[in-house]
Formats: sequence, C-alpha cells, structure tokens
Amino acid sequence: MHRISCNKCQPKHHYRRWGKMNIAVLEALKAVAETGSFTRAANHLGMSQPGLSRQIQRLERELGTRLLERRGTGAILTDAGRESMNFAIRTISDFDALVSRFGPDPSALTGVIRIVASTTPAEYLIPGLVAEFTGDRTGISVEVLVTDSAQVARMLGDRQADLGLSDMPSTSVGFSAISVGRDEVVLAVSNEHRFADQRSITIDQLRDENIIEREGGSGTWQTVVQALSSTGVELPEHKVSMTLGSTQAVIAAVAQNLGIGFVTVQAANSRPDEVTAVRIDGLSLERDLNLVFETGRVRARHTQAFIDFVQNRSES
Amino acid sequence: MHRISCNKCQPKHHYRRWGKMNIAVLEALKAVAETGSFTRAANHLGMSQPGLSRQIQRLERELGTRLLERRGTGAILTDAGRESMNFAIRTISDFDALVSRFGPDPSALTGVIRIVASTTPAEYLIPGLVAEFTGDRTGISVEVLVTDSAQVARMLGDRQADLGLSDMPSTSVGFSAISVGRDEVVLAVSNEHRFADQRSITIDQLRDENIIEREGGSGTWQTVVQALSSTGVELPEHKVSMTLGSTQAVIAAVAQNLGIGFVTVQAANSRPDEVTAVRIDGLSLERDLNLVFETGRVRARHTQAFIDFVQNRSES
DNA sequence: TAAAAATACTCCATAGGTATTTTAT
DNA sequence: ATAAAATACCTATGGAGTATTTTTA
Repeated sequence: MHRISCNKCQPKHHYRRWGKMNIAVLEALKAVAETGSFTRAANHLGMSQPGLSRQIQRLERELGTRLLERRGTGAILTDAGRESMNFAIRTISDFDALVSRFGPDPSALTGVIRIVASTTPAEYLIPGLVAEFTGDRTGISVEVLVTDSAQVARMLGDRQADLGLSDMPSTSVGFSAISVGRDEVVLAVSNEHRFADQRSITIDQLRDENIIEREGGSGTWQTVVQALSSTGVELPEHKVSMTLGSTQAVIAAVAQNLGIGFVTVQAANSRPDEVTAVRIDGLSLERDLNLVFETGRVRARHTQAFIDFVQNRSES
Repeated sequence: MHRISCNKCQPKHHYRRWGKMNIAVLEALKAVAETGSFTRAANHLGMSQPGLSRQIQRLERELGTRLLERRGTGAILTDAGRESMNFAIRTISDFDALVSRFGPDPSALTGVIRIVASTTPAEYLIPGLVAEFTGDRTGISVEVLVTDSAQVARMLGDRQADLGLSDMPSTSVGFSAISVGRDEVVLAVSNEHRFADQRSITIDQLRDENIIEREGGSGTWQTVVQALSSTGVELPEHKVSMTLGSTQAVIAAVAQNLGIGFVTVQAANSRPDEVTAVRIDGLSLERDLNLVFETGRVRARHTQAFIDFVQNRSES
C-alpha cells in the first residue's frame, strides 16, 4: 500500500499544542483566586475580561481539568485549582527570584522580602533588624507574616515567604539557619505582686496563682511546658484565669494585677513602672532564634543581601 | 498645555513584554544543557535550530542575562544558566506532576517514578517492592537512582527524584515517611572462619581481625561506628585489609576467607554455603528504612499510587 | 576552514481586544 | 432581573520554518 504525501498538504509550521503555560497565565489564575472574580481579576491585571477568561481556559485545557468553579457571583477554586495555585505561587516566586537575581540592572537592589516569623521575633527582633538593614538601602521593603513556629517551614516550602525567623533548629534537612539572638520567657508580675521583690521564685510558688495565658498557637506557653517536662517536674495546680489574644494584652492584665503570666523578657520589661520580670529557679526558658531559609532555593538578590547582612552582623 | 491623542495612533492590542517563559522554553534550555549543543537539542526536540536558538534568546532577554556560553563546538551553561536549570527542572517536574494528576485521562496510570535510594534498599528492598507494585499495573516504570543517605533529601528537593528510600527519619520537617522495613548490619564471615559456629561474638573478639570495608559513602560502616559511639564502646584495634566498591565484592572476598566484613543481613545470607552472618553482643545495628517524600509537593498520579501501595502494605 | 549559532525573511497561529450572547443566582 | 462568564469575530504580534550569514575554535 502506497501513501502519497503532498508536502503542500503538510503544515509548514508545527505549533506545539502543550507547553503554553507561562507566568502570565499563572498570574491570571492567582488574580482570579484572590479577587474571586474574572472581571475584578481582569481589572486588577489591566486586561479585558474575555482575554483573562481565555487564559484560564487555556490552562484548564492544558491541565485537562477545571480549575475554577464559575458561579453567578464570581468564581472559586476547585480542588485541582487549589493544587494548581500552590504550583503557581511557587513558580511565580521562583521565577521572580531568578529575574531579580540576574535581572537587567544588577545594581538595583529593590523588591519585597517576605519574612515569616513567630510572634516574639516579629514583635521584638524584626523591627530593629529591618531598620538597621534598610537604613542605607532604598527600594527594599520587608513584609512580615506571623504564624506559629510549626508553620514556618511550610510557609517557606510553599513560597509564601522568603525567609523565616523562629526557633526552628538549624539541623532541619534542606534548611539553613543563622542565629540572630536568643529569646527568654519570664514570668511577668505586677509591681504590686508579692513576687515583684524577688529575682526568682520556685516552681512550687506558682501553686494557686492566677495565670494569664496567651491563646493557642503561641510558642511561649509551649516553651514553658516543654522545659518543665524535660526537667521532669510537673507544673503545680494553678488557675488559668484568662486567655488573651496578644502579649500586650497579657502585659496589660498583669499590670492591673489581675494575675501573672509567662511572656518574653522584652515584653515584661516594656513597662518597668508597672511590671517586673521574675525567673523560675532551675528552669531554662531560653531558646535560640534563627533566620532560616531553604538551602537549595534560588534567592532574589535583595533576599540574599538580607541574609548576608544578618550573617555579617552575627559574626561581628 | 493640551495633549491631543488620536485613538488610531494608540495600539489596540497591548501584548505583555514579559511572562513569556513557558514549559517549552524551559525544556529547550534543558535539552541544550544536556546535549551541549543547540543543533543536537533542536533535533532532540524535533524542531529547527533557529527556532530553538530564539527560544533561548527569549529566555535570556527575559531573565536579563546570558544562560549559555556559545563556543565553536557547542554551548555550555553559565553560572546563571545552572541556577536557571534548577528552576527549569523543578518547574517541569512539578508541572508534569500536575498534568499527570489531573490530566485528560484519569484512568490512565502511566509514567516514570524516580526513586532515589541508598545502596542497601536499592539492592535488596526495591526490586521486590517494585515487582509487587507493577505486577498488575502496566505502563508504570520505576527508575532507581543510588546515592548515599545524606543526598536523598537534596535529590528530592531538587526534583531529581520523586520518592526516596533510606534511613532518613520521619521527623524531618517538610517530609513524610512510611516505614517499609528494617535493615540490619551483621558481620559476614566465611563458613571456614572460627566465628562461623557462633551466633554472636563480643566486640573484643574483633581485635586483630582482618576487616574488609565498603568504600566511602556507604552507610553500612557509619551505622557500625555510630552504634559503637552511642554505646560508648570503642572499636578495638583491627586491621582493614581491603576497601572494596560493592557489597557483593565484600561478600566474595569474605567467601574466600580473606577477612570478615560488615554488610547488610540480606547480603550475608545470599551465599549460605560459603558465608555466615554473625551478630555482635550488645550492639543494635538495626535501622528503619522509610519511603520518604516531600509533604507539600504535588505528586503525579502514579507516584501517589505507589505511596498508597506502600502505605497499605505496611498497614496490613 | 568547518561546524555551530545568529540573522533575514516569510507566514500563519494565536493571544488579545470589542461587541454580544449565554448562564447562573 | 442582573451581574458575570463565555463566545464570535477581528486584528496584529510574534513564534517557527527555510535560507543565509556570521562567528568561533
């Protein structure tokens, strides 16, 4: 059997039907997911609604699944859409880092550094660090996200942040860490309180005290519990009278002598006229605070600059 | 001052000058890096050399730097090129996983699973596991890469493999682990050897024995050294008579009674007529072998199938 | 000088814009 | 009924092919 082929009939240009996904399309997905609407996303991106609509359709065709569920009022991500968003965020972030790293103007050191931190470093360590860093550098801004320590690694892995600042150990595989300081948890008491005259108290003295807690995810309370369990001593019977949402709220309550609470030493010392820091005998409540980042990842030039800055600072 | 604007003069279509990077371009970069030549890469991809040349130029323009150094004989990656390659490999791998996960034909379970393993699981555990898995599944193939345990996490992070099989602990942040078995290091001795009649010997009996080692990166020897150091006992004076490249070579040497050597129990039992496994009193040389994978990463459907298979297997 | 990459030139596929229809609440 | 997304239609950008020139070892 012969097959007669006419070269005129064969297409001269072979356009590949896949591999069309690009950064613009990923940003389209991101915009729709964030605004919850094709129309708003299109405005946000400065393009027409039909254009954006087709960008999403292309991506959906290529992935072979629907990414956004269209409703009369807008659009929300499907399961596949959520997974694709993770990919989109990672890819956009990595690509931006690459562009910033090698970009057209190597002298320009501009951009946003996203730092994810647990509460204590976010409140007491980062402000000074950032001020010192941005002092002579214009064009670099820092965005601070607050989570509990356990989430820091995940946030970095998902590219929701560039750097982390927490007590995450430097041994974590795939991550590097630079020590930026130590954090100490102390017992904050009102100056009116009978503990106020003492440098330190014993664990037993906590019995029947009114304790004011920080809520949920906070590492402060966990630090206390862990330190106790590692020394084998149990926290004596005590009363939790309040659970408050922020360290400053705890301090405020302590200042009014409504109870005593565990907070970081900086917070306890922030109102010396009203609040005193008291330590617990034989209990080490210090922990290292590290600047952590993924070892293998491409870092934007300004992110690397911040790492270098912290590195030099910790060496001197 | 008036500005007269003529809407005919304003461009109707605004094409974005960036965001053009796509998977095809990344595959072009990868192909050139791997073949070391634009021409060969173009053939490999089934496209013309000028077309590929321009794809690379586009990417270089977008990143603002040269990625490939052109020589008369071909092309090699610049430093920026190498970093971009890491991004390319990650992105291609993640995108493929996404397509495979949600792709057009959800029933098709095909593709390659890249498993990175240290020597022992690669030789003794994976073959059976893979045979059992692929038994009733057609279209899934498994590629096994061998490294030392320390590199497993890096290989996974860099997307050079989808799954790892090593003694990496399940506590590593960002990774999940499923136990697939245990590995035990024993002392292999010739049946002619005076230890052969004993179930176990003491550490002191090793004094002045001829020991045959596996070379360098092997975890076997490290397991012995670590187990010893954790019990506080020192390895007595001994003679390393040979350092060989593979476990089988060690076994072969042991079989000829040229010395005794530490190997995995499976290897020691592989020639029961010639070699006997002997244990060391009071020394636990067992370690868990885990299937490890990055927790947050999108996994191809067939990769997930393998994880589910191992999970079910370890539960039953 | 010989192989390899870049450029010139052409073509048409396709991204995107405007106008309109369809859909979902 | 109304707002939002999809479709129709059109335009021109730019990606890819062929032929050729330039570059580099």
